[in-house]
Amino acid sequence: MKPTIRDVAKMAGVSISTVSRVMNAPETVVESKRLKVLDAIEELKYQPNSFARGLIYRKSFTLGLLIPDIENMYYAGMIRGMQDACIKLGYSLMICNTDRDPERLLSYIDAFHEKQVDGIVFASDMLFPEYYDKLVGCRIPFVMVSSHSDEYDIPSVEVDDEAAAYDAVKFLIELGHKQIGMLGFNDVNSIAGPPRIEGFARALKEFGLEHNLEKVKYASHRFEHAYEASHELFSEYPDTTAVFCVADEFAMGAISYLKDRNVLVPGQVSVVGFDNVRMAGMFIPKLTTIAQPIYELGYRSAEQLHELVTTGSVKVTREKMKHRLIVRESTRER
Amino acid sequence: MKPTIRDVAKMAGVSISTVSRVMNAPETVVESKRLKVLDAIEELKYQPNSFARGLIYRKSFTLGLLIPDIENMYYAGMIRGMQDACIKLGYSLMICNTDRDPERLLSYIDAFHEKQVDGIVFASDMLFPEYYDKLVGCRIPFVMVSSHSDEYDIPSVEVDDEAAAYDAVKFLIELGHKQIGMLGFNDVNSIAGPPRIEGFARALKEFGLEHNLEKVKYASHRFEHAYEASHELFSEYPDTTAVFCVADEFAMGAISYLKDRNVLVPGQVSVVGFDNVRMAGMFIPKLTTIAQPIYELGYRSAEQLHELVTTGSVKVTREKMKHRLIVRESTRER
DNA sequence: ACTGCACTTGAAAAGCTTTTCAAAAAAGGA
DNA sequence: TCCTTTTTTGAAAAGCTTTTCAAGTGCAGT
Repeated sequence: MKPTIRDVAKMAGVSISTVSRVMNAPETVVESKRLKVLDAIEELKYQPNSFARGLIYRKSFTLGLLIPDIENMYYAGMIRGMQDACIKLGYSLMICNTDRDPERLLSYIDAFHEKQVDGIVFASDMLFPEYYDKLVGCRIPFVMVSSHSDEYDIPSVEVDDEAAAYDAVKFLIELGHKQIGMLGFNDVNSIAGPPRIEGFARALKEFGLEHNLEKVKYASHRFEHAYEASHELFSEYPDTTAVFCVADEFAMGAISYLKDRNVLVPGQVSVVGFDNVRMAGMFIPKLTTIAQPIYELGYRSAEQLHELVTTGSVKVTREKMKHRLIVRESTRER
Repeated sequence: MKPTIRDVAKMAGVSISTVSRVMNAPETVVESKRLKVLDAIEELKYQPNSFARGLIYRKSFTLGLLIPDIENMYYAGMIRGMQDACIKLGYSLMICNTDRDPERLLSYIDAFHEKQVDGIVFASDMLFPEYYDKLVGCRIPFVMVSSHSDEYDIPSVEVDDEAAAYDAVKFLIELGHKQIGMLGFNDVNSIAGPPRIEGFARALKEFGLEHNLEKVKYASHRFEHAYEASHELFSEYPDTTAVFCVADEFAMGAISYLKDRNVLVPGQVSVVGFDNVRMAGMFIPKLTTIAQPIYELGYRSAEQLHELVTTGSVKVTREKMKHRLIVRESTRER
């Protein structure tokens, strides 16, 4: 049986109130007793019961994180950032992987509700009314990361997807490429999808390359699908010399496809990715990519949630973080 | 303010005991009241307070997971497995990433203790006396995954590292390779390290290739280090034609190094990895590797922990799961 | 109509901590 | 030494649920 505050009190020969005080306001108890209590705590390895505490404070000091796919390398860095922020702010973190299953997401919200998490960070997904209603029904504060909501006024942190895509495509154009394709997210409800298409389009128009606008194929988050989509793209437009991919994993899929067809990257085709996951620098060739500040995104969203939880609102509700282009080995001048 | 059982009781015009009963033993309350209560619950979106519940049950229905490095792809699959098992068994999962920092690990144990997790799964690390003492001091049941303890009698699930390494090296030998190197874990306290070296040695001896025994270089879990270690290996033994790597990430590091030196894989050198992380099938060339049942390892360890938590012991304390060799594109006959 | 029984229901206690309030002790001043 | 003020301490309540126990209701049998 775990020791309780009573056991500590008995061992130290004081009342439970005194024990509680040495833990929460040590300066109010005389040194002699304080030391006895501290010894007893040490001796019994006493740890206050967080259920009893939670009951009083009405706080669990736990944050929940909802991510669509834990096997996507993108989230590993984000989790690290969030966890570091949580340590700094005194929270524990409960990570739940929805596998992009709405049912599962909803049931995780229930779990969070029951566990009384103090707040939730909602990653990447689109905030459907169904989710929103449930969340506000449960009265759980939440923020969004790598996503945002136009319908509801929810704090969020993300990168400027349109500008980032524009930069990537502009880079390709400046390299001299004229036949440029794109691999986008086929998810109808993708948050990052549309703005990245817009960025692609804007760059194309700006440089009078509108004939590429239709060269977009879609894949659903995974390597294999990107491989397939590349096949479609290059079958339909065999003269394509550069591809902008909305995820590093897509870039890897594209490069694998090209490799299997014996076309050289970057020799014959240039490929640029998006995210700069850790693997981007390990792949062969190393990926030129748009880097998102992944760790910082996670860190910041936890901070933002903390702000929301403690003050009831956040100062900057729609925060943007800077992306940057990292030129490595998957692109070349034409 | 979140609604409590009192609010539900008031709305339904019954006592709180009755409300509690419709949730925990519905058959004991007459239908008319039960329906009223159910309506009230629905109406208020009432969710029982898990603090109060935990206080009574002395259970949190939460499991803790301690992993060394969330950015290592190996753990993503494991987490998926554990999380699926947790859903099945009615637990929540709290994942903590120690970044291989003992201090941090210890402080996470404190956090788990305070949060009263019902049990902990301890992944990959070596169980130092310091950890063990703390865990038993906290009276938290725990199991180990991809690891085990020789000193203490702790339930564990893992792969047979010695046999797996043996199989990998034997495969290389049967391919006709005579000059075989190895990239191992440099971590002195690695659990998987020594048996994999032994497996390497056993295969070598069995086929009279003892002259390779010294061709082992060490790296510390990351791509960059494996790249460095490859440099050492090939500088010292330039005639090496095959490398056995104890992690897929090491294999990628080796292949990258070789690529930078313009040596072809598998054309001139064959490389075999270990783990079969998702990326193994995405890399160029796709990795030949020893596959661990990563998802199952995670799933099983959660089941095992559940068994330990509920019954106080487990039937099979040192469980082994089957590995298998997956031949892809990074190896070739000599 | 009454007794006995089974079934329902509500009151109260327990689980552990924090905090308020009042009492006790100590310290300081005269 | 006595009184006032400050500091320190303990008792008790609150926070929310489950569960035990006793009381209440309704029904069947005689």
